[in-house]
Amino acid sequence: MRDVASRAGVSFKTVSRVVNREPGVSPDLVKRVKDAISLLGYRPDDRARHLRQSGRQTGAIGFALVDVGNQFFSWTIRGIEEVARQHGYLVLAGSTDGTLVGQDQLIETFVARRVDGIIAVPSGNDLGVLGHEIERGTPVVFLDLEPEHVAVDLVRSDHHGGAILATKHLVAHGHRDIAFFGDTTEIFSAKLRLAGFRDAMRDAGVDVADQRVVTGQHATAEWQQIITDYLKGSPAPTAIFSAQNFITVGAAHALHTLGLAHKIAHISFDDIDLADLVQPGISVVPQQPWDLGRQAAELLFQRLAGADAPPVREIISSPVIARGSGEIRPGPVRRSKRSA
Amino acid sequence: MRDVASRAGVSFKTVSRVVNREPGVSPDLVKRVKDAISLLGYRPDDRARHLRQSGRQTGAIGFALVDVGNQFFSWTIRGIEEVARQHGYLVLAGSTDGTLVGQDQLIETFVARRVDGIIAVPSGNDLGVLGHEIERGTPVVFLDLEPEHVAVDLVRSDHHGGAILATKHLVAHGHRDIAFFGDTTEIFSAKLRLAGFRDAMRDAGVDVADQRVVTGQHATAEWQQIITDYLKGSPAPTAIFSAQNFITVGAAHALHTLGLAHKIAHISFDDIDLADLVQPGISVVPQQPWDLGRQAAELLFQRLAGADAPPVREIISSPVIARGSGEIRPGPVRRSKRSA
DNA sequence: CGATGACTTGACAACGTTGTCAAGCATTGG
DNA sequence: CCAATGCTTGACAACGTTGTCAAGTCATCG
Repeated sequence: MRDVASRAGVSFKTVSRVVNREPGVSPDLVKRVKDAISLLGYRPDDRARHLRQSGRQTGAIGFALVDVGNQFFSWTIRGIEEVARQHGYLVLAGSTDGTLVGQDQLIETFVARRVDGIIAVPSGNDLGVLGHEIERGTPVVFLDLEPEHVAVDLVRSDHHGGAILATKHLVAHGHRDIAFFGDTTEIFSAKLRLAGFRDAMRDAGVDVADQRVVTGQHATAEWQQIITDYLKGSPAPTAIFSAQNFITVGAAHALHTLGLAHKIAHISFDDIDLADLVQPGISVVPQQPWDLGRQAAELLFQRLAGADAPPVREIISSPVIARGSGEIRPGPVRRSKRSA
Repeated sequence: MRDVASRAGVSFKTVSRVVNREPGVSPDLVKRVKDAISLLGYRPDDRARHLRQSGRQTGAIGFALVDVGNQFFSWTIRGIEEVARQHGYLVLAGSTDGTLVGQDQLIETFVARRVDGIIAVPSGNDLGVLGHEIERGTPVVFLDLEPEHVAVDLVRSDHHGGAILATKHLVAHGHRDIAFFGDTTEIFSAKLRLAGFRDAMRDAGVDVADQRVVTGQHATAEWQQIITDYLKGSPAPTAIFSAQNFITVGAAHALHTLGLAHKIAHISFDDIDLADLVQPGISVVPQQPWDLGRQAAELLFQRLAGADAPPVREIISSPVIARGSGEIRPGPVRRSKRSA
């Protein structure tokens, strides 16, 4: 800025005025300054600008999600981005891998860069650094997950209820021996979905054997292997519930490779491209990631605008989409098997 | 920081020392300062830190991509994020929608926040603001696309060559009347893929009729409608080439809904989950988004570390994965139809 | 013609942090 | 006992920007 000023033969305050399009600068000087700016390729430094205007907003919000590679979250980002752009905001997004350590690092980074607000997919009840920020009054909106005992705006899918719906759907089609494959229970939504599964099974009067619940954090190909091995082991369940989209893809591959796609029922939490074109179509409890993102961002911007209403809590549930795989009935061999 | 200092009864320089873990502060003071920090919930301000240390690195890189909602790009982000995290860097990612306007806005934001380097999926030959930044010496790596006449590190898929492979694959299976569905040619890769299609058709001695090329920017559901309407119109092509993943999903739905999935051949640029489980499996020329991201980030960090080698140019091509849909032969009715 | 006002421009402080340097103090060695 | 040394601490400037205020210029009006 100094260089621009001396080149144009004015004080750097005048350059500042031109950059910010303040009125009251003579056209002559405006031109000289603009020429100097483009000649030198000068770009204002937002950090210094925000620093000077401490207390004002910085035009950035942070989004702490679990994994950008997961389409559910990337659609969510898109929804947030859209709203943020309307407000002229930049979105900083990062993956926590669903762990508190990852989340703390990311939130620290956001805070250090002084984002105006944070949308977070919290990793659990322990909020870590994020908790301190909420206490300090930073606007925060939780997305997809809901820690206990915290009064903060929230938008999420109904994980527990959705898992119950999915499980009941299988039960209604005659299944009692159902295997559950889910993300590691360190991830909050995974825990809720598993709880929903267990609750629905209890309601159906079935004890869920430990070996019918498989959780962990794996890539799609690994899940395919895990589920293939699992189904080869005896006795196989009559139905499976894959509680996350990566897992669903792995499960579908496993079922098809083993030639069991028409024999073992399959239902999924979260939808996938082409799930309706596979034979049989994969029945799912879908989510609306794009909407979740939009709504979370809208809530955050209301807070940023100073809204002082009590915390909002939007829980979005969706009915089962029946496409075939979830309506397969248990085979004649092991009907109504009860596990120990 | 001032508050912390007065609370702990020291100068703010001492607080700075404690925060940065500089040696030579008595244990007694360290404790007092740390207590004050946690009591007041103080977090250092990276903007001021970086401002003071002007010329040093800010620990952030920018990634300008076309659309986060597209799984290809979200996997790319994941690859970049992974490398960035190893270096302790934050990734700022944003969508340009493939337009120069969107790109310019995003790059301006990155520059204003003084990212140390930029990975960009450029929107075309006109680089806009990004061009100025490259001239100013900001490390930039291009991903997925390659503007002409610019000597910058580059990692991309072989769009042109891949489209040729895909087209030749159809031609080799007897097709001469092929319809092409692609993104708007404002997007650079879309232009290259279309060019590849045209070149391969020319090599095959076929004139491509204008109505056999449909381009535009649409969501999956819209593409399904467009392609459905297109295929209902007469005369239908014997094969279709969908040149992007959203379009492929729309095309697959259109073909299945119309009952043409086993009659009209279909090949795709870019792979999709479950493409192998659909009947027939969708033949594709895949990409390696995660690798593209990783490699681009590696290149960028080499530059950030001061590497001074001539620009690297990594073009990754992949062979056709034949899964069934691309190997359907033209029906007996309209064999070897030549279009006007 | 002088006073008033409007408009343009610049000097300076401040934002929150770190680098530089000097001052204060205790310890050691001659 | 004094000088030299080393360690801890603080004062101050600087990073690039904007807000405040004062100074300068010029035209207008009585």
